[in-house]
Amino acid sequence: MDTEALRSFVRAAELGQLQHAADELGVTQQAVSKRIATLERDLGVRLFTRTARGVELTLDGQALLPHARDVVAGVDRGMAAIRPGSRTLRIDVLGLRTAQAVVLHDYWRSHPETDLDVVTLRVNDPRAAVAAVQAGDIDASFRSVTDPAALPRDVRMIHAFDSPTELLVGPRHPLASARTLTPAQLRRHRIWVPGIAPHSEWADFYDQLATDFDLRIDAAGPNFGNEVLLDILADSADVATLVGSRDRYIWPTNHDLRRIPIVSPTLAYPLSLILPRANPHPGLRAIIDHFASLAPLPATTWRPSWATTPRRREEAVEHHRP
Amino acid sequence: MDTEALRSFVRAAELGQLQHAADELGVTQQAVSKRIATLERDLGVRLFTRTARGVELTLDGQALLPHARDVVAGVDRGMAAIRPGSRTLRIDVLGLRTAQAVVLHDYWRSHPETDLDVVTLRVNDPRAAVAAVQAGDIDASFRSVTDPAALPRDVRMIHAFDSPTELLVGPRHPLASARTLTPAQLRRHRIWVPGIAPHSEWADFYDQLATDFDLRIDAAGPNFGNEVLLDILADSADVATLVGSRDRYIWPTNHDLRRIPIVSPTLAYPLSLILPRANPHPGLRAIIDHFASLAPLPATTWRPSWATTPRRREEAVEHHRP
DNA sequence: GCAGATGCACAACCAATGGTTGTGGCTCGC
DNA sequence: GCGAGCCACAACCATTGGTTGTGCATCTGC
Repeated sequence: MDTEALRSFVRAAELGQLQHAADELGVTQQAVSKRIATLERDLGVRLFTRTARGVELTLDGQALLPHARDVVAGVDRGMAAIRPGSRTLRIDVLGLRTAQAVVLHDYWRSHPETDLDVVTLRVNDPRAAVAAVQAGDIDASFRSVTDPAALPRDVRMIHAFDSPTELLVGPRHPLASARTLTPAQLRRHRIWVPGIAPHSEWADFYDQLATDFDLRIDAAGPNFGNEVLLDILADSADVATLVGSRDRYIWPTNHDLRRIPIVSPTLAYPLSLILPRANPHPGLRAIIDHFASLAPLPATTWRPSWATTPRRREEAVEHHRP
Repeated sequence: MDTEALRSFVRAAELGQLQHAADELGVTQQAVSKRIATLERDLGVRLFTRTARGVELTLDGQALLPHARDVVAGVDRGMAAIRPGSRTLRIDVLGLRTAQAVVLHDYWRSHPETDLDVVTLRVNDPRAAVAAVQAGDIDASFRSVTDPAALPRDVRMIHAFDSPTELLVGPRHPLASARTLTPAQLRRHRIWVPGIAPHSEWADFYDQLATDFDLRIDAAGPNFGNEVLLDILADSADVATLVGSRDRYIWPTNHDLRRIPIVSPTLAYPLSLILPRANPHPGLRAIIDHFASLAPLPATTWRPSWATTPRRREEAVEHHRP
């Protein structure tokens, strides 16, 4: 089925005349007539009743019309989404079930009129994200560069929001029945976070965490996927992992895993947003404002060093070192 | 743009290989390759990066994907909406801003997964609606046949819900400042309801209303459209009209018109639903149940005679005659 | 390192499509 | 009853969109 035929159908239905639709679409009246006829032949129904003063929708035509409108609108949005120098807001996230994507989805649900495309760069290198922002391939990226000095001049990184960390353990783990945990209680327990690329923002985060709280964080080993990780956790009496409290991985219920918040201090993973310094996409403003409306974290919150480097004075945060 | 090309794009993106998408769609791999290439040429962007093990979405491809899914789903819904012997529920209403359509819209908003098409037969004759239900062109019709004996055997009419009547007047009308009105107070005031076809259900309703309460209801004259009616009402000191309280005509605010409920008795316009006696559309059940959840009318409610004919004993209602 | 398998792209070919111009038939209004 | 307006049909032609056959690149297994 041709979307231009559907567009002709919609306009003809709205204008009541094939002639007017043809004028508007820049083709001859005969072309529109043929398009409609082809639609009718393909669908096996009559869409219009022809009168002397134009056309009028049949019942089938009325039933089709809203769906045809949907299709045409979808095509238009699709075109807008990939138009070079697009005005559709395009944001890069690390994954579709991360806290970043969840918060974006929450925003979109409360502002469903927002034209927003969520994409994922298939490379883990934050420099690729910076380059993509620079090139205009994406309007913003939920990534962190741990060395802000490495940022080019025309790109900046701002703090988006913090994601508190929780411990994820199986039922046989000695900490499984705790309501909350402090970082000190995690000492000597093995924490496994597989699939962390060296020098990635996650590697830096876990490195600092291990150093500051004397933890056993084991980032070695390839990531065989979440299914495998969950299976291992569920069966193990001594392996745990860390997850963000806002992450919405669909933990299979039959694994009987537990999420235990970590407090005193809360361990905050800071989410940053990389965006162009000049002329950022106008839709970004409202999304950044939305971050401020998220529940704030307690005063006793630990953050990695690169999140505590003051960018503006009023944004400076305490750096906790136990 | 071809919707089959978009469908190929969606499946190829989901399956990661043009070959698999081609198998599924029943065409050759080359055809899918060509479709994607055409899409890319038309859109001016690259949608996939080709790898040795298949294809992977580019950023532009990721941005397009959800919209392409929308389009494909819209096409599928459109096809379902007009399939002969369709399983998409199709209901006929008298107009899109009538109480019938408003109640249907309310139902749909609370059950957005319902596939529902709302159409309007362009003829005012209820017999045409009966015939359309009989022929299966529509699954149900919000119409009334005032003589139930005229219904064919394989079609039945049930009571849907009642729509209370309100008086609509301009600011200079003597009744303009009333909070509520009784039918007796309307006596000797001119009530103008233009565009009522003789022997239609509305004509019957106003006839009985005029007789039972001794009202001056003037149904003569053509209907020049709501705009004209509203203009006349707004300017006139002696013309009023009747509207249903659930009707949602967008009354222009600058007309300063007033809606005044009529009570003691409430004047109920009964909405009926005509549907096949055998094998009604399965989606109808939930909608009919929905009617029961609407706010009930007070005990002192007037209804036209044809709405008080007992259909089943428990559905019998009092017939008020002042 | 090499052979085979796998997966996408290009070429050649052909039926079908979708646009054009020209024309005819129908209904409405004067 | 005649002209205006609108849609459908016919003839024509460039383009499309499918096919089969083939080529090229990459990954896999020995």
